[in-house]
Amino acid sequence: MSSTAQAMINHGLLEDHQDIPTQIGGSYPLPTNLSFTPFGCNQSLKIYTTIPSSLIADASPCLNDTLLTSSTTKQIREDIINSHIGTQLLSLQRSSANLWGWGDVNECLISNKKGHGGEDNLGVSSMKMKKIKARRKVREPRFCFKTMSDIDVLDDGYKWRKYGQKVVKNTQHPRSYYRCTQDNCRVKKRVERLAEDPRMVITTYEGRHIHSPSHDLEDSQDPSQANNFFW
DNA sequence: CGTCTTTGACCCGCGC
DNA sequence: GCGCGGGTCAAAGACG
Repeated sequence: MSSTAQAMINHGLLEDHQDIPTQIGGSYPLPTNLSFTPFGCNQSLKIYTTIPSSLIADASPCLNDTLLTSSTTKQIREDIINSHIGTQLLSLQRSSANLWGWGDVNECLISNKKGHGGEDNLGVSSMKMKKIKARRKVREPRFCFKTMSDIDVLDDGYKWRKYGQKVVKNTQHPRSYYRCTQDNCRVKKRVERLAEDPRMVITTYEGRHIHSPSHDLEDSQDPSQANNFFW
């Protein structure tokens, strides 16, 4: 996974309606609109929004290039989407304080080679990797967002099994830990309520599903829609 | 009886 | 090295 935006698309947080050119050279349009389906909401719910011109203006130095590479365009686009989503949802953010999950070291090393801004993609240093011995660790992509809801566990189409609950310091509401029930699927999510505003539910997803949502399987919906959930 | 939740214990990373 | 806090395990209980 090369970027936050792509990860969000793959998570179903963002729906990608923009075709990203794959060839190098030429100029490519930046997105002016985007749609996304928040986790916790049925896939039939889509929030359509226009990216503020101010955000697009931020990318103007690059826009003036007559020969943008597809990767440059893609990066600008992702930056815009990231900043816009950050403003729009308030809440949707890439976790900077990712913790370690258990996983395959080889996977980690392979997926860890890319990065920009001096930080590698998953933030795993070789020093830390050396500490890994018997128990293997990998940092999975993680996203969290806030929703206002009375319900703690929002229906996101997947089946989850609760495996733990913890009272977090300085909050009166416990944090719940869930794991995807599908075999070999290591996706986890954490659900907690915001201390300052208990109406807000903070949901954090970690990892990638290796299967489609259970609802789609049960309801035998359009398979093209189900593809949005492969990640 | 199988599945899921609850909950105390344990493990691990991190800061001091 | 130690203590704290977050994350996970796993046994026991609840439920359908």
